[in-house]
Amino acid sequence: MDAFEVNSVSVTMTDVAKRAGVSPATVSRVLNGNANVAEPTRKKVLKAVEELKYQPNLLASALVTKKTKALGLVLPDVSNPFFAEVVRAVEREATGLGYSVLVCNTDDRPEVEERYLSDLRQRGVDGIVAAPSLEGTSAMERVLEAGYPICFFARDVPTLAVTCVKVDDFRGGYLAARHLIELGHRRIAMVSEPRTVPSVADRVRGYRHALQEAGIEGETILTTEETSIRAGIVVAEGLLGPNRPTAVFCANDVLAIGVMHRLRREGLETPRDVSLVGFDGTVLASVVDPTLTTIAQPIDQMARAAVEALVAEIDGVRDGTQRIVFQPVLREGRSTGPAPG
Amino acid sequence: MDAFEVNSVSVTMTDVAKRAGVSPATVSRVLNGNANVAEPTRKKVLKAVEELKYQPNLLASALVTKKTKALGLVLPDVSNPFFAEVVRAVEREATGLGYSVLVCNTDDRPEVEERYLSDLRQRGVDGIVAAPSLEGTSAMERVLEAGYPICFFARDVPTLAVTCVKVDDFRGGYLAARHLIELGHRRIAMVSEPRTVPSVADRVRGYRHALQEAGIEGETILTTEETSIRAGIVVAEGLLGPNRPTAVFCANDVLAIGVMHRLRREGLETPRDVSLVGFDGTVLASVVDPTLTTIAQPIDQMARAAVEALVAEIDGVRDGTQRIVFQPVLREGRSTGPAPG
DNA sequence: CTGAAAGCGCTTACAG
DNA sequence: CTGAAAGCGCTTACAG
Repeated sequence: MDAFEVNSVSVTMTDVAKRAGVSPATVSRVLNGNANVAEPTRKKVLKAVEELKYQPNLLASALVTKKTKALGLVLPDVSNPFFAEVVRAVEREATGLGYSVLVCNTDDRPEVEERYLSDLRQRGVDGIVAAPSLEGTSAMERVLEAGYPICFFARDVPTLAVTCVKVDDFRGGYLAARHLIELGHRRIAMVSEPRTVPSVADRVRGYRHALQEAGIEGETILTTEETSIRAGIVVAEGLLGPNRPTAVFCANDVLAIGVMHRLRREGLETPRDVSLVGFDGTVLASVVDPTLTTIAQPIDQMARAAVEALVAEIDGVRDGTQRIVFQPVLREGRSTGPAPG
Repeated sequence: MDAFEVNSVSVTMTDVAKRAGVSPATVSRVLNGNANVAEPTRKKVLKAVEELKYQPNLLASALVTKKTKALGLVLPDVSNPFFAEVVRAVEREATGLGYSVLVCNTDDRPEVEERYLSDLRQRGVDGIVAAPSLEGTSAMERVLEAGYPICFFARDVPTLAVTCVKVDDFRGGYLAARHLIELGHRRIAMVSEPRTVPSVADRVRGYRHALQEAGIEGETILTTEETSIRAGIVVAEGLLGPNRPTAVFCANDVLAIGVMHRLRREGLETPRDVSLVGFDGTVLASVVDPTLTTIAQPIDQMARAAVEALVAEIDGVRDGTQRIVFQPVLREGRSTGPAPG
């Protein structure tokens, strides 16, 4: 308990006021710059601030203004390179607008997500950027109903009226499958996260649509609960066998890498034997050999749009919700090639 | 401004008190559980809490207790897979102990670091985990002098008396170089971040020590300001030419990947022509082909140690500083092989 | 065991 | 343009 004497930002606004010979209210006014203060007074105050190295206590001001200048960022797995980039980009944009960011890792577990949501509100964050774990989590709905500023990121829940920044997942899935079809593939499998994960269902639909459009019957969709390289390796089991596909579209890069490993281990070469497409456009895609063809998301632009939309809502500049949908782009690597035979 | 009516966690402790027919003080007591409250009273209160779905305002309690139950995490680049893992691990441990974490990305720029440090203090975070950008940043020193709980992570500043969790960087560098020497290499270069980056100097020293121990004269140390795959590609320029090394030790995996790419682009094969060792043990190392031999850091253990040490200091259970040094382990991939010829 | 009161460090009407 | 006062939502001695 003794530590406080030392730890706390101990010089207070009252100290500054005394030193400057004014009232605390005046100090507050010059620091916030939203009221008229006589120039000599302002100078005195600034001088005192300087001399005492005063730093305002944000907790105290937040208590009265109801603004913490902090944002929550709720993500399934920040160590997934896609979300790691998201953290970086959102943090950059938020900082640029004077906000700090609290990072929350849900592992896509709704209970965890719910706890975080509630904790973030107790902490009074001004808004939340979130990649929700399930369609229609009740916790999310409650937050929304409360009118709490929130922006979904990368994952959309179509049944909710919410601000959302994402990529056109349907089109992403479509681009991926069409690319493979154009290369002559007919047996094109998909490896997916559970379709309860928002946006995944759209990627699947896009994939399906391309297949149907090309008159291809019979799809193979493998699903894995977890998203990790290991999970990709495991789920790739279902791709082996005599009737194996000549191409695989994976719902994200991490799974694609796992699949690539497994195929190689089984003596199948990419793209000679099996072509592979990922999703997200992470660093992983450019680092593997062969480089992975992937559906890239413009993370930086998306982060900027999300933070701006959120802050606009916080500031009351914008009300009502909007969906901002970016176009994904097919980034061709060397993991895709003509269908064998 | 109207939004507040809706947004704020509007039911307050006073509301609960009224509903339960007690004083706010009593509500506070039952919620914090550190004072004796008669069983019937506690029940009434809990019932009211339940009915009103009351959630305490953490800002308000923090203002009086001086504890925000939040930690700052100051890192150079959260999109670097090593630090992305650090975010995940630190967040996990922090959450486990009831702390939230504010993530700050410095890009290794001292001015940015300084701003974050000051902002974190204004926000009253209870402690900070940081990978400092420069030896002896004055901002860091000031934070330390103020007695603010801080734990350096992965990067140490030997001149400061600070709690620090890291890997034995000297030994890491030594292990890397010795591994190459044992494979018969004599021309072993190193690619490094600037030696002003804490801990990098130790890796270099370890590398040097192994060379000297083996009686190898003439070292080559290339330095790059930035840490990115691109920077690795660029700096690898210096490795080419007739007298090129047969092995390269890179101060981190990201740079190693860049070097690997450049070598390949130049028609040099790893490990046939050039062996490569990285540092950190990130996912990148296991994903490239050939897999990268790397000096792995036990991130999860380190994160746990760091958060525990920090919280102990916050709780006043532990005072004084300590350095906790984990052993790095050489994780052999396929990027290292016998020296050619 | 419980309540009244003071106070954490700010901001903001309200007067003047 | 500036100050005194009230209040943000809690916690914590202090009485009883």
